[in-house]
Parts: sequence; C-alpha cells; structure tokens
Amino acid sequence: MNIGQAATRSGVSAKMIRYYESIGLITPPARTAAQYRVYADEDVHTLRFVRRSRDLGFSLEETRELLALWRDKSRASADVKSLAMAHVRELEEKAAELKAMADTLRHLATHCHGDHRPDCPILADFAATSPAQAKA
Amino acid sequence: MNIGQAATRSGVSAKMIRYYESIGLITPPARTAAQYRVYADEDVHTLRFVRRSRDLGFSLEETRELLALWRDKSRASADVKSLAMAHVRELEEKAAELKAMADTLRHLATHCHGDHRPDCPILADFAATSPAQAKA
DNA sequence: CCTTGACCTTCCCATCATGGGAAACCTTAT
DNA sequence: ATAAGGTTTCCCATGATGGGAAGGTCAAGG
Repeated sequence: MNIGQAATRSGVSAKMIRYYESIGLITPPARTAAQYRVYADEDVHTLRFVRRSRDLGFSLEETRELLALWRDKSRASADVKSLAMAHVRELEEKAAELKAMADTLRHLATHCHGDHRPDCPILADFAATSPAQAKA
Repeated sequence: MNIGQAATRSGVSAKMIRYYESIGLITPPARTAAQYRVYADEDVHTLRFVRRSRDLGFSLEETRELLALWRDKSRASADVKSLAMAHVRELEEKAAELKAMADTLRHLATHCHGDHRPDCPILADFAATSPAQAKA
C-alpha cells in the first residue's frame, strides 16, 4: 500500500510518516520503480504503536525506546514498567503544575469585580509580583 | 541600568528581553552612545509583568493583550476577567488531558508484572490499539 | 492515445519560546 | 595597558507538526 493508505490506517499523517523515517524512528520501506514508498500491514502496526505512544504523551525519543523494547522479545517487563511509571509521574507533575496555575488565576479572578470599573486585582498582582514570589 | 541588571531584577533573561523587544512586546529602551540598552525601574516592572503572565501559562500573544489592558487605565475589569477565566478553562482542560493520559498508562502498568518476564500488557496495548480506539 | 484528477516525491518555510554560541565591541578595575 | 566581564548582533538549534510549491506518476474514462 502507498503512504496515503498507511496514513489513513494508522492515524499518522503521511507527512509524519516521512518525518519518522527521516529521523530513523521507523525503517525505510521498499520503493516502487517510481520511488513510491510501499508499506506492509506490519508497518501499519508499527505506526499505530507510535501513534499510541504519542497519544499517551511520550516524546519521539521515548517512543524510540519503547519501540526498541517492543521489538526486543527478551527484555524484562520490569524495564517497560519502570519507563512507563516514570512517564506517569512526569505527566502527573505537569498536570499538577497546570492545575496550580489555573487555581492561582482563578483565585485572582475571584477578587476581580468583572464589571465596568477599571480596578482589577489580576493585573495588580501581575504588576506587583517579584521574581522571587513568582516562583512560589 | 544595563540589560543584565534588568534581567536579574525582573527574572527575565537578557536573551528574552531582547527577543520581546524584537517582536514589539516591549518598547525599545534608550541606548548609550555605545548602543547599550538602558532600562529604568518602570521597564523592570513591565518585564516582571510579562514574567508573571508567562508563569501563569499565558502565551506571548495573550501577554501582549494583557499588557495592553494593563496600560489602558480605562478598560473595564470585566475584559480582564473574561480573558483570565478563558485561560483558566484552557489550563484546566490541558491538565485534565495530561491526567487522563497518566491514568490510562497507570492502569496499563497495573497489569504489567514488572519482573524478569517479557510479557507486558503495556506494549501489547500499544501494538493493538487502533486509530479509532486511540481517540477514545 | 490522451487528459484529468488524485496521488506521490522532495524541498523549504513556519510555528512557539527559549537557549547556545561566535565575533566584535565596550567598560571598569587593576 | 591589559584582563575580565558585560554587551551588541547574528545565526543556529530545539520538538513535533503543518503548509505549500514544483514536479513526477498512476488509473479511469473519453
């Protein structure tokens, strides 16, 4: 099958498939005489794997490691699990950061009248916050 | 004061200060005869404002709007509040997405032995997930 | 046989916010 | 006078993705 069909079936855009090939994440497929890339069902599986990994927030480099583990039939499941759990912690950390920002901002907004008057504690806070406070 | 000191006092790197100037986020400061940028205390306030805005997850374009609102003494606080609350919703949405990824992955990891054996439900899921399922 | 439309190829550019580093210049203190 | 450190501009890199141009290819239908 051509790249378009591989893209449709895997959920990875043709653009990205070519890119993944260029960075060595996936192996270059065979080509027709006219240089068209030819994919097999197995390639689509690999692309789906990559897609799933990306959807779960793994970077392409992490995805590369996961692919290697996937292909290494003799690796210990512990290796996969530790990589996954480390990622879980990262995701939760980032989620908590975003939540903290939202909470801070929501708190500031609570004290903002939100009417025609110009006074606004939100901007007042922005203007008054020192670099040290900003970190806290 | 020079750019280095403005950077230290504002918590914005010298590199970024120049960049903000180049994109018109902040106004170009005066220069010495030797072309050194010269900042006043007020400029540091502005930079802190930008820093605070960035720390709360606003993009530079959003920060530009906030700066405009800040400088416009006659704007209604409602304008600021609605902008802020829209951002709060975005932040919470992103946080929820990350949390969902973490939960999914944590769930998969629960079923992974995490020992010397090679079987791993995590990778099995990655390999089996179809594009349609991935969205769900 | 030829046209048309849909596909494919490579290549370059853009995004967003930030940092790195080079080469040249300035300033200040010794 | 010299050394150290700050500043200037300029170019490049990141990570993952998309847009688009210019040109080649394939299949269907006239």
